[in-house]
Amino acid sequence: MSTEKGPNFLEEIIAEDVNNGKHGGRVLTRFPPEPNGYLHIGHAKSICLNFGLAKKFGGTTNLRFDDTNPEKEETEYVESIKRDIQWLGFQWANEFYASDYFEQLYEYARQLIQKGLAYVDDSSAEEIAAMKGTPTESGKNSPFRDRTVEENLDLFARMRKGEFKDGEKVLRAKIDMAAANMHLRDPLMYRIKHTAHHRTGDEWCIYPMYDFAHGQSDSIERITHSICTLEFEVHRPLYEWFIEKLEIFASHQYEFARLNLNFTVMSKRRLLQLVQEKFVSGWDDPRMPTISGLRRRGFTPESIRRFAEMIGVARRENVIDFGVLEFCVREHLNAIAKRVMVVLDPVKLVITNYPEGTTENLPAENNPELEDGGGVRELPFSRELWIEREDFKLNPEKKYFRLAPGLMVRLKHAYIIKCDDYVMDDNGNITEIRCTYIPESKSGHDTSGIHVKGTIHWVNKSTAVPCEVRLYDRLFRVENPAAEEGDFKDHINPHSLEIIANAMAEPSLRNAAADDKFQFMRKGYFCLDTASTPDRLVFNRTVQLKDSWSKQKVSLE
RNA sequence: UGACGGAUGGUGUAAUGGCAACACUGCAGAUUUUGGUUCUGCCUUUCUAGGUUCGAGUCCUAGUCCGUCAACCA
Repeated sequence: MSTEKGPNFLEEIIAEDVNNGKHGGRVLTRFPPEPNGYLHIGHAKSICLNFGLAKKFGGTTNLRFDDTNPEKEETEYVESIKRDIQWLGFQWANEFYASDYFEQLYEYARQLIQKGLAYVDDSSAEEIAAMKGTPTESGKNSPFRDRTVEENLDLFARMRKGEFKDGEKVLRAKIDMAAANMHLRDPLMYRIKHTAHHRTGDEWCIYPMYDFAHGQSDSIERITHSICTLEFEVHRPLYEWFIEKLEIFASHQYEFARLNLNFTVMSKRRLLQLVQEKFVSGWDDPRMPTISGLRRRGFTPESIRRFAEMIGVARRENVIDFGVLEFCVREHLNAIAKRVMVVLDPVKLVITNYPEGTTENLPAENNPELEDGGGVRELPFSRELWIEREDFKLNPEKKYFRLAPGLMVRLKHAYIIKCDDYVMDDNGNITEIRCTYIPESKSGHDTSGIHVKGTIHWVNKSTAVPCEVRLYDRLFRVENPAAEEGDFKDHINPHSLEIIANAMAEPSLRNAAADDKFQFMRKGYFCLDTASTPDRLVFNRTVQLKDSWSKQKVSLE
């Protein structure tokens, strides 16, 4: 970009801290995912922020799995998260787990008990909820609030030993049941769960809650700037309370507004439903807003990082138009994608004055955006070709620059042709288009003096590679599915996936590799799907090209 | 009617008391062997009411609207 944005509010805070020599100018951030699902584009914003901020100020970033709820967490998710972060182009300084700190956290809890700042409560979940009060009504003290330090220490030790059943007891901080901030009304610190943990196995049957794990983990790692989303703002006083009472390293929490994208959902809970209930093929379904889905769809790390930079960071709620993401991926793919020709909806075209049994190889530039055109490849050309069905019209409207009886058009990288005739079957379908070519109009050596408005793509029939092409559209029909009445899944776009079984590709696509990015000329950007095999090539459409013609057509009607 | 936060074009984000700008979108046009790219131009903005000030998007007061919080989730 030629114009630089001003610093965002987090950069300002960190710059000031660094200038003031806070923490000796040291900057250490962390990205703290819970391994209970795959990362999505919203996490990408957070990743770019945390890693980007640290890098900008000469610091580093820890990856820390917030794995304090064994019921939902799995190693599969840990692996996918690591893969996605690295794919995005970031490397953490340390890989940590909140579960690494279980022993330390247990000790911290004992310290609070000893200071008279935590107690074991025998109340049930329902009783605790009832005593919590409401935002406008203060809560009531638990009858177990005033147990002695000795009794609390003993009970807490026995909780750890497994003497009690799930839900029988909890450890709570003793703060203020009348606090205006609900999170300060004696929040739970530990609960009993006789559940195996993906890392610690059966070692523990008590697990710390988020509020008693996150801030302490930050502190243990000496995180300087702990950046999270806005909904944790009301947790900050509690974050600070624990650090103050424990007298440990004071990390600070800062909040920013999470990313919202229209026409999709962004909560792991909903994404999990889409996966489990088979509305999509998996977490990496190309229609999913997950990082793995975007990767499979053909997005590049560069385009996602650029997106994060473009949307900025602030503290106000925002909804980013899906078009911004599309703009970013087009921008990058336009620069790097190899131009190739693929006919998605083939109709036969015969060049009647081109000799039968003859094939010539025409040079074709790979990418006009590159210095040397990205090199050239050879395209076979002969008497029979495939062209796009929509590039021929019996009765063309005004400003239609393609093929119609009597009209001329250029075949990209080849010759100008004129349509003389066509063949129609009994159902009124065009089965063949018959043209003559102008030998003097050969691409790069055109001496014909003829100028045509339109250029269309084509594929040589005898050497064409049949393939499958998958076209994607937005997953939902409405801007904010989560906000609609009823089930968000009722608003899934039934046409979000269109499979084209018989596309015809130019022969060079036989050598397509998994990471290759292509522009199918005039059709969009595509990549090989993970389900593709050498015998059956499968391509995903990443995004369409901008199409001012279809817009114009609509306005003409 | 509790606590905390927020409000700048259609959408985002800047402007840090001194000419409201940048990007995306949209619309027009130029170029084009991709109706792509590129280039040019245009549309559209400070929630309301007071106040402070030579000067307010920015500071103050009041209001309006929006968001978050009452999981043994994170």
